[in-house]
Amino acid sequence: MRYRDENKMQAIRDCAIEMVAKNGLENFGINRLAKAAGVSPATIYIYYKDKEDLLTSISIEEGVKMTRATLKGFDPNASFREGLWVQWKNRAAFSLDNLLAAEFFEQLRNSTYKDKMREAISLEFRKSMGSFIENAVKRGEINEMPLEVYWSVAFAPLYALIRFHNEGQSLDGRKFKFSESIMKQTFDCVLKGLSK
Amino acid sequence: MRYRDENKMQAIRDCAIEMVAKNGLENFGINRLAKAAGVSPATIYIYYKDKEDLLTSISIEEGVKMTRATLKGFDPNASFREGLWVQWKNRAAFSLDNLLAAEFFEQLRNSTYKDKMREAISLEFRKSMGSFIENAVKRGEINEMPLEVYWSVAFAPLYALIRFHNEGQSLDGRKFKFSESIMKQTFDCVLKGLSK
DNA sequence: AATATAAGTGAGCAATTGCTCATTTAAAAA
DNA sequence: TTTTTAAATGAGCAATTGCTCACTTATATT
Repeated sequence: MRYRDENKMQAIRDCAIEMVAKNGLENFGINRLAKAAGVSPATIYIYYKDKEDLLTSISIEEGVKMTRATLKGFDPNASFREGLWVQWKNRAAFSLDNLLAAEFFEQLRNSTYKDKMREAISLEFRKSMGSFIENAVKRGEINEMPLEVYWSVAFAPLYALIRFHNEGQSLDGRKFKFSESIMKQTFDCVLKGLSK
Repeated sequence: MRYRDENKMQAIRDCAIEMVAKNGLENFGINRLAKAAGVSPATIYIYYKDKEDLLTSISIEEGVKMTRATLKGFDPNASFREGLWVQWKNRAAFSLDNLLAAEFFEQLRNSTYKDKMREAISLEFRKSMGSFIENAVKRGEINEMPLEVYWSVAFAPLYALIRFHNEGQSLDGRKFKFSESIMKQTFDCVLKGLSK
């Protein structure tokens, strides 16, 4: 029996991520992908049922990677300040070090595939955040609030900053660069807002 | 001479917005649009140069509408608390009352058309926010900070909440509904984070 | 009523789409 | 070495894509 060529699989994955990230989901196609990956269109259908299966499979894989990166060194029993800061550093590092993967993820999150994406994200969230917030509330570090409110205040600003950074220019047309000090400054605002 | 049928133009616009919002940018096509709007494909090319021109033109139009809605009753000389609250109420109201338009906008913001979209957004921002923040800093209500940090802390959480609401379910799989009290609670967090 | 002008059309083109199939190729098992 | 199995392929299909053109239709002006 002939074995699958893992390099081929990886080439398909990598090219798919790069194409979606760079040219947008609306310009992504199987024939295009096959050509870019140096593979026959038919080969892709050995690995994936169809276009949708390819995109959702890859995005779930990437979601898991993202999760792991986000949880690196994270201790759910740490103080609220420290735990949240670790999360910020991890999320920022992943987004900035894996520009293509992050942009791919973002593209899928804003598409008709988003429903199938949510499980990957929700899994991530439960894993990383489950007990952490409870602990912080019990310790009296933060007020009790719905999960959605917490996420919106705690992380949405970070992702907005990263977005400004990736777009290269800001709302008013000037240049904008993400930096450790900008992150720290924003983090302080967010922390103050959440703290009791 | 024969005059343009404004109903036809409006039907094309409305259908385009609805189709992109409901089926995603990746499933939007001119032939499809023509059929949905009850119009010949060729007619669309009387109004718009090509597919890209159609999408960018409509999104700029919608951007202007959004701006106007956001600025309703907004006074750049109001106190920081009041001014920001008016902005929140206006933005939330627009997003919730114009679900299709808001989703259309979001789709374009996350596509390869985003560069051409930015001018519409940046224009909006300058109009609405220019002097407001300056005033608040001068009055000592908030600290001085880069525009991007301000926007990220002040508005990203609101849009994240609206997104949770529209997705119908939240991170952990349970239902989530946006409400006045949720908004108020989140607003208080954000305000506290930004205040001196 | 005749003319001029631009709106509006349907058929359809070249190119591309997602996907398949008959065939070839590589390598484990005999 | 031969057989068996599945990976891998390129040509290409039916359907769809963005878009055009020769043509018809409606209306303001003459």
